[in-house]
Amino acid sequence: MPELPEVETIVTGLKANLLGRRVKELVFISPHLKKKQLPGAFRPEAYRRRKILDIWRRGKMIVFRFDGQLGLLVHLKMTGQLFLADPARKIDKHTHARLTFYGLKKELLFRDIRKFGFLNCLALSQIEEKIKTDLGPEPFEISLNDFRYLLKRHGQKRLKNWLLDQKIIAGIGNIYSDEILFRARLSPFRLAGSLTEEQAVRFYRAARRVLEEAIALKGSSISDYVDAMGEKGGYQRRHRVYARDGQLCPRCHREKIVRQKINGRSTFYCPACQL
DNA sequence: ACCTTCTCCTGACAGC
DNA sequence: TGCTGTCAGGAGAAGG
Repeated sequence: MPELPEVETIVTGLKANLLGRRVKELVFISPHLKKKQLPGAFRPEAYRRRKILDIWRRGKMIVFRFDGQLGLLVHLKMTGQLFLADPARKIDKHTHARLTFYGLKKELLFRDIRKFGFLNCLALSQIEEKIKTDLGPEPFEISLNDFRYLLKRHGQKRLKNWLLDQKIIAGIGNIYSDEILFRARLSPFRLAGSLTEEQAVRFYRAARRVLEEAIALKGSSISDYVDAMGEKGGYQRRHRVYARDGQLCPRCHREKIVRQKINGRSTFYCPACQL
């Protein structure tokens, strides 16, 4: 579900409510979360009385920093949700973890229908190491020059796969890759190394603009996504190609939006104006 | 290095 | 109503 704009929105909400809070208790409700812990993981009890000093996003991951160099790494994958709920809310079978705090009525719930997501209890140093090996630069931090370098370096990859590869650029998923390529007027099948200078600049700017606009509208809610307060986003109303196959291209009006699998992922594009 | 396919898991929806 | 197949925002593994 959540790509960069959705995770960014969640983190903004979490920070507003949780910075400086001290943990009462972290509870794993479902046993599968325990199985996903990495070697060297802390037990949930280690989080008692720890204070949240910072929360941030890296790619599609959420990182919590507690005192004592303790960290928490969360990935929501397809259907994960991390939101503050009233304690009176019933815990359904898809709710897998709960975090409670001193002096806060709401509790933080981790819910995930498909159970692809994880919540890893690690030292902050372990999290930083994992991020360093698993993720490429952030779309908002990379320079145009570095962006161009990465296009050449992975020049044999199709643009669609290039955007989806978290080791090249972190945070972009299936929705935003299609929206970015549409905005940049580039075909998802183009090889990354084949872009002209002008196209590379357009591509770089399109990525930033699409992600910025999506953040401004608090992300896209297709089915499961909600922010930290349990609210839906609004960017799905602005999607120009994603899930719009069969509709006339909103830009050139010459062809219908086509849906085609690339790398096992449905890809939507206009065959007339994305070249 | 890159591609495709399969895999983890649950639920929604289309077609019969 | 109920079956079967397909699809879904992610991403790692395996094989070509």
